[in-house]
Amino acid sequence: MTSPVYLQIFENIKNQINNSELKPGERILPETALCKLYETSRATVRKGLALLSNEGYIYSIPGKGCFVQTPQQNRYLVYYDEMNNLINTVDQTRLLEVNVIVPDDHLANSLQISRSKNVIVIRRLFFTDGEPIAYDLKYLPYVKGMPIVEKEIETATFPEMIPKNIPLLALKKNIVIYAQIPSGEVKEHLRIRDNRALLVVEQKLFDSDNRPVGFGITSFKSDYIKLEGVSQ
Amino acid sequence: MTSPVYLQIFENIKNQINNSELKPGERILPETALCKLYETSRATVRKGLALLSNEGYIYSIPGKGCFVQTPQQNRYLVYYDEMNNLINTVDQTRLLEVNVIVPDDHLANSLQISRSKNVIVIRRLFFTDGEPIAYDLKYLPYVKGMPIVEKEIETATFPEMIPKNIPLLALKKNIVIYAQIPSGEVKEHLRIRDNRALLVVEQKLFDSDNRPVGFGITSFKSDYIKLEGVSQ
DNA sequence: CAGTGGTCTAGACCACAGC
DNA sequence: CTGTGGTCTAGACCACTGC
Repeated sequence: MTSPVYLQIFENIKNQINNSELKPGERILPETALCKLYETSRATVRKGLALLSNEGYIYSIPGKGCFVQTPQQNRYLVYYDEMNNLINTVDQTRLLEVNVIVPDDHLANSLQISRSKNVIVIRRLFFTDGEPIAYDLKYLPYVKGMPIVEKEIETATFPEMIPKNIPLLALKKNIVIYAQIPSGEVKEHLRIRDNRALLVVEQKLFDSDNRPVGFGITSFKSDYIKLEGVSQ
Repeated sequence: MTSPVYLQIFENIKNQINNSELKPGERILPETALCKLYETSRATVRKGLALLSNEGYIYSIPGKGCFVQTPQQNRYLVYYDEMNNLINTVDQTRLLEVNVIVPDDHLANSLQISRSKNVIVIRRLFFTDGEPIAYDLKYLPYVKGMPIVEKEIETATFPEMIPKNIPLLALKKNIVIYAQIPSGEVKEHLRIRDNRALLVVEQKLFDSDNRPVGFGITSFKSDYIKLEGVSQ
């Protein structure tokens, strides 16, 4: 059971970094030296180094060498789907409103459009087992000829609402996560009588030219959502 | 201004996927065909394909071919540092308690230890401009000879509390994020009089053998924390 | 069996760092 | 100038797939 040479190189150097035999900022052996050390070709050495670089252990500077990266310890990969999370799944949605509005300053700024442009607003409720568990607001810049079919919107997730001429997969998305006490209207819609916290997730969608194409605010009843992340 | 061939291959195929000319599950041209198409060597083609694979656009099955990956649209890279976030920085900490306790069921389960083992509990408050903004609980399995120096613990971030014999960088970390209404004790420590939500971040640390080495619960006053994520 | 991707060799030329 | 990493070639052998 012998692993490929490039993997051995990868594992060896990775372990040296994890054991602090190689410290952040330190230079590692040049490729030619690793070729001699492992008695292999440069392509094989480079494949091992590419792995280390991909996983954030090292970086290279042309003409100078390869150096140990200072570790990124605070980055987590988080899964977020407004319809599904660690402890709950939305099984029903209700459309409260579809409208065309003129944006206020904050919204115009978020969508990077002028205040004279029209914006489509979509308000929905998400349900699980007949209970309202989230209040959802979406804003889309109004594009001429954009089809607004209420039935479609009712169950669509955010990226599906974006006009079809923007390639779906090219979308960049940002999220912002925070906690909040529900305001009057939201409290009523979510049938909250006692004190209850909300987990709010704001979502901003960008096209491939980094222009905002959607802004959403989804407010979850706190006992129906947990987000999970794993370190990178 | 001509880019390397492997980058052209990468961009071309990436665009074909984003424009749905290539659909998820579809097979892409075999490496030898791409060699002819781009009039280049197999190593160069493979470098382009490796990039596509790293970024999650394709996957390969030995003996069969390369296929377009069904897109992962719901994964975000989130930065979380208990002392620093998008809207606030902790400038002071206060140690409330350092103790050795016997874990309850839930804690013993979280740390994957028997209920007869000892656990160190550390309770702290985080401050910004003299105001308490977060209540912090850490649990560490008790290891013989583990130094507990209160002054050190007072300002240490979680990974720094883990005994020195575990290589720092080998730590895997999980986080769970949710919202909550503060309970009596937390409410008092954070000097919360009105209705206020908490954003709670649970953190679990593992060593390189995937054994839990720490469990933490940090409860932030909602107006002092926002977490940000970008799509992958 | 032929076709595919996975690994590897032994060279080559280039641009850039630093002396 | 030498040494470095970045790109690339033209082969090779292997294990696996599907016919």
